[in-house]
Amino acid sequence: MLTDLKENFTNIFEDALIEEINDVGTLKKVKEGEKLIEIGDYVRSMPLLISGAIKILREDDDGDELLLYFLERGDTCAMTLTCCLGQTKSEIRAIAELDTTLIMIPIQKMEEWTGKYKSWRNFVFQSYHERLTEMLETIDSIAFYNMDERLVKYLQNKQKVTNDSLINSTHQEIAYELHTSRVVVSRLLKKLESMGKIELYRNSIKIVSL
Amino acid sequence: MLTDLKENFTNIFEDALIEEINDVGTLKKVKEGEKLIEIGDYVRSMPLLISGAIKILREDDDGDELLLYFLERGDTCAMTLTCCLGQTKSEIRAIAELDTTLIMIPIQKMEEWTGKYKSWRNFVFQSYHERLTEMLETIDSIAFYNMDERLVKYLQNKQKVTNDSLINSTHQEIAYELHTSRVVVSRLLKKLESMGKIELYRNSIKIVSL
DNA sequence: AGTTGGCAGTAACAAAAGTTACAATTCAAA
DNA sequence: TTTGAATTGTAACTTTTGTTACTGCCAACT
Repeated sequence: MLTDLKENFTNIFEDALIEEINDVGTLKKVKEGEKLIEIGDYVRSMPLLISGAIKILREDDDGDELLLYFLERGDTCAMTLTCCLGQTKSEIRAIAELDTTLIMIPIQKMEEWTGKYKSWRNFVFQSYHERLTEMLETIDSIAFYNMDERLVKYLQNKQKVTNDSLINSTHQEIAYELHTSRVVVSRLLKKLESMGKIELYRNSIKIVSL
Repeated sequence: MLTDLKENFTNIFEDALIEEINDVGTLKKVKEGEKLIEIGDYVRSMPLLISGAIKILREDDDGDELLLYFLERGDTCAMTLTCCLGQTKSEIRAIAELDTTLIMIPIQKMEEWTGKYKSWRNFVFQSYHERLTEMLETIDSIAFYNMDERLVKYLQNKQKVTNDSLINSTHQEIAYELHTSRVVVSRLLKKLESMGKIELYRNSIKIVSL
């Protein structure tokens, strides 16, 4: 775990903090598709992402989903931060998008370190900033763009996160994450294919040029 | 200013911090409709809201607006926090919704106080939490609700913030903030009126029961 | 009083998105 | 091999939202 830490956080945290993380953190590996947090859960530890990716989803009362953003290497979950400090329940659902490695830090350390380490404070503030920015982008998408543009953004985003131009998703799965219907997704994907921008297969989509 | 501070923040900040704020902060009064921050501005000081309300707006490339949320008494601007620390430009526009009194704090104090005062750290984290929560609510609104429901929420929110069941807005102004067209707003307002939930006047709307 | 500009009401239409229904295909399990 | 479930394609239709155009009304100003 120490090597993981040094590889990913050595420029961010001072050595003493890396040591402490190594002492109290626990390594956790999750498989693609595995659920990390459910809406309403109490959060007891904070994740640092070593590798992989996690998708963060919002859900309304009817069970309709919406993808908010992805967490990647070096990220942490801003929602968790606030939940830990405020002792409130999770507002979001977190699911592993890829096989993912995390270091879990007990929440008690949170407050201790914010007083003790400047680098930790900066990291936490930086995380908040990134998450707020991503939320703004999500708002831009749903408020200012039509579904065809949102779909393109979604595919581009997915390609970037998975680092793979072959996207292994069904139309239904995409529809859930964009909060629309399968028929709409199929329709728009077909249009993109006819423009030569993607190729459609069963259970997967090949991105040609978006 | 000291009385303002003690009245609004005495349970939140320790006395020594109140003193410091009193030393370095400057009192600022803005009139309703006055612009506080424009998108792209660099932020040089952090506001603490003493009284009044500020609306936070997002805008896309075409100049289309969307109301994100209101700041009220005791709030601060989470966006400002991150902008200060990261030296980045503002992503949002801030306009006084009511006549408003603020205390402006130079950004240099930000980092100093996060190291020095636990209550300040908690306040900053709490602010982030509240803003993330409000952003989630905004996302819920535009992702999961139709325009008629969004309009009702908008009116309710406006009533709460201004503490007045008479809303002094034109249909066009409401349309801007919900990012729709004037005709749509007029149509839906008329429907609400015919249901007896509101009364329509020139330049204002009376909320009867929503 | 007459003019003007902003505001609101409404009809008619267009576009975007959502819904229902059904057929065709693929793939894995019985 | 057959069955059945999941996936995709597509047509037809509805609902929601956005657009254009025109009207009347009010208030301020000359």
